[in-house]
Amino acid sequence: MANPTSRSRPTIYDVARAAGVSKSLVSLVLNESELVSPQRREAVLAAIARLDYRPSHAAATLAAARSRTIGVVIDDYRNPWFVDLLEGMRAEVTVKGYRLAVAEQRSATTDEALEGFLGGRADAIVVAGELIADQPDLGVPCVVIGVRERNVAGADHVSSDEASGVRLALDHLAVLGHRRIGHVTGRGGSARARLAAYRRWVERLGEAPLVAGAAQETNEAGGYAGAVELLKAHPEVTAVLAANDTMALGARAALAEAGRQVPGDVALVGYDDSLLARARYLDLTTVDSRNYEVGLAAGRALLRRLDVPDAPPLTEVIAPRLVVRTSTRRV
Amino acid sequence: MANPTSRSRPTIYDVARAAGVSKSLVSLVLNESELVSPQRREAVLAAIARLDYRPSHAAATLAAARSRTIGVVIDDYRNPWFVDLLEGMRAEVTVKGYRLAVAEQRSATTDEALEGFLGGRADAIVVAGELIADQPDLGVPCVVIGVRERNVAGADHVSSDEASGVRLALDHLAVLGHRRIGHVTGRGGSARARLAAYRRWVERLGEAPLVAGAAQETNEAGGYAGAVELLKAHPEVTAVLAANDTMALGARAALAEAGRQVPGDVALVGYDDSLLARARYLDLTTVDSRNYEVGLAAGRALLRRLDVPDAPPLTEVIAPRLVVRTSTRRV
DNA sequence: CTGAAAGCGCTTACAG
DNA sequence: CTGAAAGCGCTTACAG
Repeated sequence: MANPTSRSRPTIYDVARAAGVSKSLVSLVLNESELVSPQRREAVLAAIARLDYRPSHAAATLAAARSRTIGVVIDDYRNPWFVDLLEGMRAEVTVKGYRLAVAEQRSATTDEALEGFLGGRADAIVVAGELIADQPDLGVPCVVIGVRERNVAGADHVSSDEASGVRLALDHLAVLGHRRIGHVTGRGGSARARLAAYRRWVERLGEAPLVAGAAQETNEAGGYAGAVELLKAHPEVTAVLAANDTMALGARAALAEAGRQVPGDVALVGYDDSLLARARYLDLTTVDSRNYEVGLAAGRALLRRLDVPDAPPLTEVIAPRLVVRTSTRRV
Repeated sequence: MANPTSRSRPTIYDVARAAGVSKSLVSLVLNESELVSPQRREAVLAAIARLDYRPSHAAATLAAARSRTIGVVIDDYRNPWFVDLLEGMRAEVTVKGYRLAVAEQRSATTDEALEGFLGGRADAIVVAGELIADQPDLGVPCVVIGVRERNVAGADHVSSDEASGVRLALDHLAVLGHRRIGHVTGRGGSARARLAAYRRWVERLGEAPLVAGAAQETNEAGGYAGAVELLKAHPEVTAVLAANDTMALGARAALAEAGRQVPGDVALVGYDDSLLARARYLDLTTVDSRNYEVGLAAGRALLRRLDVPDAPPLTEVIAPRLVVRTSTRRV
């Protein structure tokens, strides 16, 4: 005879029976209540282990009207800038019992990653990528990371100070004696913010901006194409600031093709302090956005908002830092 | 007076009332039943849009005893080889109404990503990374991707043919006239499989294996360190096969430091056909594991297993292909 | 601590 | 198609 209970998963009832306690007590143990005596607690944990019991998130979410899950919307798994951000958030929120779920927006034509989290009853949302459409109040706390083209009503904001990062990079080049500093830009919110900061910096010095790549994607191919443009229009550049490290990698190839040595003929600066920048073969001077710290701040903002839903909107800006490597040197 | 219904989310009852139909009918529409007349269907969809209704995954999962979610366990978001795999799986399973959830194993000391999916009642699991411990039958279909050190009882297996990929690379180098071909290896299942294939190939030719890096991590730093070792022990190499593209990037730096031109003095081959390999500045000959196709096969295996739980275990091996770029040339 | 109870928002037969 | 009903596996008061 088939034993039906051996086929289906154990429930909280099975654990209660096996431990010789009430179902309520098992629930208290699962939620780490302090009202439970150590002996009973041990008995319950032993039963859980023995039965290989795993509480159903679905049932817990439905009953408690909260999922203890924070949904993080990113642009694209291929662009790993979000990884440090995630670690920072994780460090802040896991101790409070929240788990992080990640989904990419990617090529979708609707905000389906966001919709998925809303359907999954995430307790809070982090938007760390560009959305398709402006969003009304999501009904749960939301923090937007970085400079974005779309808004989420009522969201808190945490971002790295892009303008300050660009200034750090350009000041560094100026101190090294560079005067003709070109910029390879691209599409999207961050690139736009960095371009604006570049323009302000150059104009403050009374010089003309040397920019290329405005129509490019912010990837390796875009960096290559942008740098080719830049060298054609402004062969006099002695330094190039790329909108990010990946574009700098592309730019490096364009410089090599043009016979320009780095850093001998042209200094090269990226942005993000990605693994690419740290790779010995590139060893790229870059700006560290300090995404881990951005993540910590985002986590704190979320916890505060979950605690005090009506707190005034928050905007926090994290100071970036320059990381000098061998791709830049004195003229 | 506060209106309580305006504070809480709309439910299937609210939709039914707004559309003037029964709750059962709304459920049928949500599950895309064909029993519903177009007019009523439209009425329900209109009510859903009007109320901004989103069905609760938690409630649906609990009631239906399935989540329509497939959990994918990966090693580390920083190593983006899984992205093509994911796309392949997605292409196969989303048409059947499944969504993919991704979680990384990373530095965790327990198989918490896997545990999370089991707690979340994923309908199936894909293991695309190294687990901490061997697993008993998970109670849901499971497919393991690649060569792994840990087992999952009853799992199906889909992998790229590592041995064949290594042979493609080495045959290519041999045809170009290389005889002293070194290998930079590292830790982990894939590196081990590639090393074994390298040894077999070299021994078949009656030559001695030239290997370094066995203790290294399979990242850029490991590739650098491994190549430094290799050049020290075997300065006679005219070609280097790295265990993956990231290690090849590290090896490239070591070669440059040693004054060896690529491909002039030493030919360099990676593995994975990652974005790195495609970058113009590296332009790396590499082996494409065809992870998109692996993903398609994994998706098919999962759907089959969900359909026929007792089908015999499946092992599918996908043929890789060589991608020749400028990092290799005739001796 | 226990135990009985209500309820979370759905799905799933089932009788009509 | 409708409508009443049971149930999924939890959480959450609440009386004892």
